[in-house]
Amino acid sequence: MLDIRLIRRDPDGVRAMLGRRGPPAAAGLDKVLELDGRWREVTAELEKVRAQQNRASRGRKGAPTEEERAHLAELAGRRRKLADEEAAVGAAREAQLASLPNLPAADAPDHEQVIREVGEAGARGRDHLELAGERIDMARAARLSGSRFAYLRGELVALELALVSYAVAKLADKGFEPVIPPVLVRERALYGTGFLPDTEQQIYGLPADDLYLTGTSEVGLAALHQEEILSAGDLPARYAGFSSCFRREAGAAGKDTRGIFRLHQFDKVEMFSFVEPDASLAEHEWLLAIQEEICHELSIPYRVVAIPVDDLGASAAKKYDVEAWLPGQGRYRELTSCSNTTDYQARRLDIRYRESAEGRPLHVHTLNGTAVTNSRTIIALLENGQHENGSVTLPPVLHRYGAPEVLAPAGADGK
RNA sequence: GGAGGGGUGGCAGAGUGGUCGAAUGCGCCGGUCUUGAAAACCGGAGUCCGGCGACCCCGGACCGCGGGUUCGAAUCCCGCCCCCUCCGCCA
Repeated sequence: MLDIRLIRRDPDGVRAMLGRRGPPAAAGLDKVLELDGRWREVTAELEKVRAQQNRASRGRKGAPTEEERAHLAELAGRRRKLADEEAAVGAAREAQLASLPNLPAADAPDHEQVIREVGEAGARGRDHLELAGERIDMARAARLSGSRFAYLRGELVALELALVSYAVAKLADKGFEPVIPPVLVRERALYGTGFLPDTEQQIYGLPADDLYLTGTSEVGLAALHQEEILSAGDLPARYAGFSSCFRREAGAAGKDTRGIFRLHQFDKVEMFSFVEPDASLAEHEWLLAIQEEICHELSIPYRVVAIPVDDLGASAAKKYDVEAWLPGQGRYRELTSCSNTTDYQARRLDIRYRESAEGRPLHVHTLNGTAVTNSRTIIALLENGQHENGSVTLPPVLHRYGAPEVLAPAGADGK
């Protein structure tokens, strides 16, 4: 949600920034301005009538006389009419305002920008399915649930659990509180995080219960402080969420159909930060640095890409993707991403903080970033750790969390 | 799933349909007193919207949320949400 005060104060500036996302966004802004103007007129009139009513009834003890009653009834009628209009125009303004995406950061590029490449990329080899064999069981999962589902079996379960433990421990060390959030949520949280109405077709809904399955624990983490006023001492507040994630992948038919690159259900450890507005730029870089540290410790060659304005979701002002080199595909593919959503989600969820005892509460900034996933991180580990004979060496840092040191070649001992 | 009870300011807790934004207590902030503190006393304090982008000022709204009745609703009616107790079921 954009700040209506900012829009009133500097409509041209806001229009120019929104315009980077395309003409519809800029047009939406003008609708907001028009509705807001009408809303303010109606509101002023409504409040005048209410003030009259209050003056008339304040302090009164008994019932009014007949002529008083006639006058008061007339006032009440006018108020009702104005109140209805105020509600209608106000709702239209809110809906229009809520449909506007966040303002892109000045340094969010117009075109994809590779910021750096790290590690030895360029290797070719077997892809993760060839390496895993039935330890990734797509056929039986399809029989059970349809396409884009997978059974993870045997040693790969130990690998996932090790990855999760490793990531959660690392983040806890850095001050993130581990959290397992609900993944079945009400509409409110999806609206508040900007996934609704923006990405409605990607979200599984359970209409019988008015609940939705979340596509990322970001939803539950952001909503953790919904409608709260934090004190400055609470910030930064950082959480490491672990949950399953559910995505319909509508519109992705035929894309990434092999293996576990794009699934309807996967698990993820997610970083989420609530910070003071001044701190969000630095926090964004820091989250990215953690993602890179993880790639380094897992020996995954990667590059960092600044996402173009066109591809930012509704809520992000700026976004980086970390892309892993995948020898099975012979190219870089998205592994993790990390976004600065500035005050966009905080406004929609009404999350504020108090800077000092006397100041008014201000909206916080929120940021999110992937730590590890049981789909793409595992793909990157398998494909980059592979040997000529089809065995895979897993990074030492995972061993103490229960990951096998080496995965045997697919087909060995019946796998 | 069935049957009851309840949601009021940071907390506790009053509130015959008519100065109730709301008593009172605790906690909190400022002051007086004190060498300092405590006690006592005095004062203050919520959030949101509009009026000019202002912590002053003016108006309006907010007693779980949303509707309704009424000249007037914290108080009456309806729907929803949440919490508690008992029974059933269940990991």
